[in-house]
Amino acid sequence: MTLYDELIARGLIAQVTNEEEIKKMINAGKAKFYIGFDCTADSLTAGHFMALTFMKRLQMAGNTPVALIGGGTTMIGDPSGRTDMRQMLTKEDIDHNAECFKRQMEKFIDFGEGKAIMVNNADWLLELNYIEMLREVGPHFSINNMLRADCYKQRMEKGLSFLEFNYMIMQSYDFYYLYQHYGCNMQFGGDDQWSNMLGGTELIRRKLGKDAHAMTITLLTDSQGNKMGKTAGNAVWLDPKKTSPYDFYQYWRNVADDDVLKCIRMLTFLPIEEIKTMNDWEGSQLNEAKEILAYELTSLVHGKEEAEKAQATARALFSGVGISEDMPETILLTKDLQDGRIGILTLLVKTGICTSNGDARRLVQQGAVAVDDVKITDPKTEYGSAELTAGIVIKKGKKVFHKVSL
RNA sequence: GGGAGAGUUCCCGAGCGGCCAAAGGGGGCAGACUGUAAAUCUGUUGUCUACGACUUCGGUGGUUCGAAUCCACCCUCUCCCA
Repeated sequence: MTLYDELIARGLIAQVTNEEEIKKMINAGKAKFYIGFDCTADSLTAGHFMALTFMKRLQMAGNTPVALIGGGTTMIGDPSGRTDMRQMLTKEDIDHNAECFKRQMEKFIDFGEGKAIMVNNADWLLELNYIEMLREVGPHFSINNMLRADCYKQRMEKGLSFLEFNYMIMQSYDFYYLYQHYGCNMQFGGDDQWSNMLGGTELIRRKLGKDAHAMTITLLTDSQGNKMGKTAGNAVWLDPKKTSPYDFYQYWRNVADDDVLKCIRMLTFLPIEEIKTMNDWEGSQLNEAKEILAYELTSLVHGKEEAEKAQATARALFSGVGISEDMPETILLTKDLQDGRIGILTLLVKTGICTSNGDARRLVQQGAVAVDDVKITDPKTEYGSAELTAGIVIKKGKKVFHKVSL
């Protein structure tokens, strides 16, 4: 099976500019392509992860990835797929985020000699001269066309600032720049980037009379149509400090039935043939597929060891054993106690399980809290230093476990 | 620059002097059911030293016994005209 066919089989390809040309190049391992990552936070997310795996798939087939860090474009903020303007980040924040991105990517993509390149568009975008820039690329953009672009259309009602309007031009300029300086003739990206990417191929054609190609990756959405990789509006981060390997594992362990196979296909490196055998899995067997998905992804992002730990912990906790080495833990200090005792509510807040005292009280009253497998219903329940020194396990609902010791 | 409108709790969106910690929906959390799934049903969803108290309705000041609701100014956004 060729690389292109595999990408199709995995459902990764959404739109392409010139299928024949792209197919030929990537199958032959001749493509030099770029994917841009805007550094709006200090860690990559599960959303970026798919783009990274995509990069890796192509790299493994001999193609050369150019990872573009958007130190410059982040100064503008991409309006695509947003209903309001992004908060403006300071230059310092962006630089810091770019550093973090860089470190995370290096763990995943091989940037060895000639294998892949990493660039930051701050290096060329930041020093552009406004008038020069306008004269150089301005004539090649039609406002009429830009306004028709999907990503702006959605914003025509809510309002779109001139700042954001320029994003497409900056991204197009990136492609143009990379084409000239790095011989990069393909751009890949999320499907929401389609119009921005076309801006680039168009610019290259008009300025240089050359053909460049673009291909978008299917957005990973759940069966309800929501973007995946988010819990309650919060991203699932790749940084273990922001999303622990255990939580990362649990996120994938808990995906909906309808989404498991899609995730396995699109995100893991398991051979297609193996995935095909899972196609008719149902019920409890499908539940196993979730375990496979969670294990594979955690292993890719955090390493085999962490993945095994997360899996062992999850199995132990959910099979009712209740105690495990690798669950989140809080160590109390003697000064956290009052007269050598501490109330359950304070404990819930201190461990971060609950956001406030009221929240804790409510959960206790609703019977959602158990300590060492004994349900607690009295908000006034207290624990003394003897019990705490031995260590207790607090359980909220069915899925949240937390160890507390003194 | 002129005119018209809008800013409400995580989000959308009611409320237009006291009965408002603020309807309804979404989302979240929990309970039942399950397969650590989905769907469904139920409860809950500002904070606290919790049958009470305190802080919230873009900002600041004012009117009033009493303001999310009225007035003034300011900020932000949308629409129409230029």
